[in-house]
Amino acid sequence: MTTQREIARRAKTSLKTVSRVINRDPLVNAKTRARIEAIVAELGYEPSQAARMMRSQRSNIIGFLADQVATSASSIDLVRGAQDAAWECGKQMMLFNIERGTPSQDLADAQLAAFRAEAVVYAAVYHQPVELPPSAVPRVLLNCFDPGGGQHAIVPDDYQLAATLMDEVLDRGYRRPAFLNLNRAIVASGLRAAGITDAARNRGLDMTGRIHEVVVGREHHGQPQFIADRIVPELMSVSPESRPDVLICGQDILAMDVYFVLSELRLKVGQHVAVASFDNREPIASLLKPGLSTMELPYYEMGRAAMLAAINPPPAPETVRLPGKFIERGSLQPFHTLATHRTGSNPNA
Amino acid sequence: MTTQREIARRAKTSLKTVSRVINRDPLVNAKTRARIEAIVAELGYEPSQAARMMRSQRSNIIGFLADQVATSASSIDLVRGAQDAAWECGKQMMLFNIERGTPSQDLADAQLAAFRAEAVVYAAVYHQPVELPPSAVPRVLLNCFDPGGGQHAIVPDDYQLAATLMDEVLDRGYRRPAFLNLNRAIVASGLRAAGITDAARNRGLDMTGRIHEVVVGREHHGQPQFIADRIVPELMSVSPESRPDVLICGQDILAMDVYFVLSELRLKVGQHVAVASFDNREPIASLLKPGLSTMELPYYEMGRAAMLAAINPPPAPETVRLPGKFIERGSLQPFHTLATHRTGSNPNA
DNA sequence: TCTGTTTTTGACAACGTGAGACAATCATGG
DNA sequence: CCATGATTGTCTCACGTTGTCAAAAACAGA
Repeated sequence: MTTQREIARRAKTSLKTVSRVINRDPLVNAKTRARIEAIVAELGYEPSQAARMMRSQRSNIIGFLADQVATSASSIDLVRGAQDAAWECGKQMMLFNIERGTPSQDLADAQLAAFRAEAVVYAAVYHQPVELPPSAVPRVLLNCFDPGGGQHAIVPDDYQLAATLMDEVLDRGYRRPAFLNLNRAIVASGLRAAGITDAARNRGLDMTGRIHEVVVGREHHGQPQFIADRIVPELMSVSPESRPDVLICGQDILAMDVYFVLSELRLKVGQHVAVASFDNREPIASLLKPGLSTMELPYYEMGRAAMLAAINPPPAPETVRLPGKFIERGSLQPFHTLATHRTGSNPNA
Repeated sequence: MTTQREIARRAKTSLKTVSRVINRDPLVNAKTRARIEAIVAELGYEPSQAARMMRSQRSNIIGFLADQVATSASSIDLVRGAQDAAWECGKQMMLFNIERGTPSQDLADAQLAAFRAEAVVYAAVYHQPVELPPSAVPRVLLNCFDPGGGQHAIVPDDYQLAATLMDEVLDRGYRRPAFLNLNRAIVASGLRAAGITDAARNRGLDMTGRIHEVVVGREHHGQPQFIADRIVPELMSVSPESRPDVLICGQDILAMDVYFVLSELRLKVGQHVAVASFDNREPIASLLKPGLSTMELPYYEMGRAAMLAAINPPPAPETVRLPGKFIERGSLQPFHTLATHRTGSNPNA
């Protein structure tokens, strides 16, 4: 492998001058610099990171511990955002897929220690509390938080997401929303229920009795369990004038399930009832017919924010909540376009 | 940061003896070893990779260039497989998300050179030919191949995948399959058509006129374009006795689209027509109702194989085709369970 | 106790880079 | 020719680890 010594030999100059050129020391004659740079380019020389790490005592490496994240498609954007941010800061991100509590975590920690990582981002697969053993290096929690609040954390602002979505729903004239919520054990569940309830109350609508827990569990390594096939038919079995005019789903894959249930009931999304959701999980959201109007979770921005916080640790740990944005598609048109509204007909009759 | 020197100082021994203990050199007195190991554990010492890389002139690092892979959920398993294999071999994998032709590729190459990566895995987002500039280190192509054949490559065996799926279809008694193929520009398209055609011919079935190109393009950064809403109604508009009894889709998201089109036609998957597909893309495949029977692409195994080949380069470059496996769900039941077969009724009538 | 052998330990150098101290060389202007 | 400043070179050390080789210690046999 090429070294500065080799470059110096070829350029018939000294090691020190080569070092000056590499490190952009201005005290070098333009012609000499050009000659050396030409040789550097010709040989494709890159200074050895190992040697630099040794010399400078800085690794420029940030670890990214992805706790089961890689098994979940939605959170790739966490990785992408972090990767891009690290890149922009001239840092190197080292990714590890781990499972909390298994040896993989210890192995990853050992590797990161061996590389003298300067900080670590710990990412969870969904917004949840985690308790981790203390860390020797600065740590940022991503999509999770320390119940004690002692760790800097980046999470989605589930309250804002829900409130924003509710505003969009109400703006379009809907007045009988049903919220098909996640399992109540999930952090997002309570936050979203609050956001939806508050946003509704601000507009004079009471959500009491309109929130239903439809995701009943999270199988290990599997899909969540939905009971939309039990709840939705019940909700929709009353007259078109009093049944829900919009179903707000806790996640896109639940919305997909709801589409199928509605199809069984011969109810068309966008014609007989509107649907809105959370996640903007592609390709599902845009492939559903009609396309699913949904709140996009700010995964990419969260990944960025976590990496930036890892690189420049904040003075005091804090929980940063990032807002999501509404993605409009066909499933949530203005209320007056619903067939049930236009005609008053009951397609079940 | 703790060093061996520090350990030696505390253990009142020499640097070299500490080094021997760290490297499990048997030529160390048991008592000395125990004393040193106690201090190592107490201080949580990990040998510096940077120094080891310097000393040994080996980085133990394998680069993984993911060309737009991170934007596609399906290929996370490529990354997971590679990561796990690297791990098992005591290697460190360095992941880069790049886009071919953009500066990101050069930056990633520079970084890998700086870290003196021993080999590189180059992964594409779908099975395709790629031509890359020559590389200074061994390179393995993953989910892509060099048209000149000069590079070791790991790809899915699309011919086998299709032939296996066709066998499963025929085993269940179907005799009027329609294959809704990918865009013909995609490599997999031709391979699968051949696999399906050959497997059918082996069982006395001629596929002429039964293969339709339904995926018409691949938008940049977007979803493919389907024309299932044009083709499927046409195919299904003839009598139940002569129309297709099974629709084999080129990918799961197309299958999802087909489900919706069939629903529009008031045809139920599994009752009026069977569906089979390629990808086993979760959560779609298991959330569709009924669940989608589909050929799983061996992404995890491909990632593993690529990493292993990068770590132990084969004597001569070769294109390795890995088989997929059939995942059975409700969309492809035995033919005799179809309602059209049992009753002969035409639900369109 | 002495000699010879084996076991255990230690001194030193080197990997590639970067920095400081300082000397040597060169070009330019007066 | 000298003064000045710009440029380049020499030399040294340090980062943490490990291979080479030699020294020291422990042990066995006489």
